[in-house]
Amino acid sequence: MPKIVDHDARRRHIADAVHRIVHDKGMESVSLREVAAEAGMSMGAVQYYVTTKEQMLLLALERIGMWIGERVAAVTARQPTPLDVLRTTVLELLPLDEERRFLNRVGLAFQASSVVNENQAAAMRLGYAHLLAFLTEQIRAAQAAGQLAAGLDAGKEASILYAFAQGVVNAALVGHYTPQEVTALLDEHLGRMSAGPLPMI
Amino acid sequence: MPKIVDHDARRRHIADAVHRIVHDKGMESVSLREVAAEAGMSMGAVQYYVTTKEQMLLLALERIGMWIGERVAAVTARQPTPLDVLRTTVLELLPLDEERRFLNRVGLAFQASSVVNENQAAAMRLGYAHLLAFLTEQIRAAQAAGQLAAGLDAGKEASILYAFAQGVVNAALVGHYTPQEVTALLDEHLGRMSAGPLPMI
DNA sequence: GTTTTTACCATGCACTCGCATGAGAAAATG
DNA sequence: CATTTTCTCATGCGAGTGCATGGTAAAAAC
Repeated sequence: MPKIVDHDARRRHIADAVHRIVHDKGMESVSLREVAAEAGMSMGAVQYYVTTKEQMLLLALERIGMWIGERVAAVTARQPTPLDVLRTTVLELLPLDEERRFLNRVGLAFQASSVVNENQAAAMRLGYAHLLAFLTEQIRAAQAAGQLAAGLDAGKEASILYAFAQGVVNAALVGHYTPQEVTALLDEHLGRMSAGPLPMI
Repeated sequence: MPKIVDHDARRRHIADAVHRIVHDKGMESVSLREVAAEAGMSMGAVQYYVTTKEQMLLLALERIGMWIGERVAAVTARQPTPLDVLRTTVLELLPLDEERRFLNRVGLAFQASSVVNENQAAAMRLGYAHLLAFLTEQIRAAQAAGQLAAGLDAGKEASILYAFAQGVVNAALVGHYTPQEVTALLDEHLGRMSAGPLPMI
């Protein structure tokens, strides 16, 4: 048979183009033509790998979720204690450098889009559940290690922590928090959960 | 001169139509024709009161800000203590009933839109600053009344509290927190700030 | 009455949209 | 070689987009 093409690679290429457009000009600027141009391919080629615009957006959303998951997994692997893992994980979710800022801009756009698109909402809930489960797990580990008060409801703490992180992201993206301010806010919040003083990293 | 028309009322009418469309079908479904149909007027009439789509969206955003401001002002007026005002204000910002859910859906859409639209971002920052100043003020009052620890940095606490609230809103809109869960999370967070146990309302 | 100012509407224009179609290029198989 | 399968492209279609224009109703001013 003919030309062997890595379909998955093509899809990734398309999804990345979608991400860049969403980041630069917003969700409403995403069109098949614009994506094709950004991806450096013809519109027909895009249509070959993606049957509909809706599916294309869903693909882009799912890949954002994977991207975040990979980042979190990679960084947390090399932290000494559960509380360090927890703090670093949340920091990983905040717009503290260009790449995370990029991820968060695109993420916020999809968050808003998910409100009126049930398929996208389902994908978001999935990533949300994973992240929340991971945070809960780390809080439990920190409790077991004596780094967090044993009396805390780990699930509830995870919800609050993640809500706080998301809120900071929103504010940072539209307002103008500096990375330092964002980090300071997080540590203030974590310090309130923590049994003792926060370890410096 | 001729037909006396309340321009401001017309603008409000148009803005409300924009809100309903954003709420029901999302930001990307907003078009002059759609808005005109939703507002029950001709496209020409809409154009008469709003010179451009961009301006129309900005108008709609500003009116959302006013709406929230009015709600907050109205409710907080009849609270006994500063801490009650604080709690009630934050509750006012959460999607706990149909109207607040409506406000938050539209608000989140504009938040995302503001990321790639500097005029909208400026309007959002304005509302953000007002709300944050108000929260800070209430925290200070609560400290003066002995309801919150005097050592807290009121401004920082307000930032954290508002970030938390925004994050809960995001999660509630796309996920499925019930109003009870949302309220429980808030009280958990407030309880951590508070010197003593939370008063029941 | 006529004039003047305000409010409104229908329509046109150039453009973009998502999607469908059919033709053709490219490469492995027979 | 020819055939078959995979991939790519250009183009067309109907619909929708923001915005501009010219005309028209209507009411106050004269």
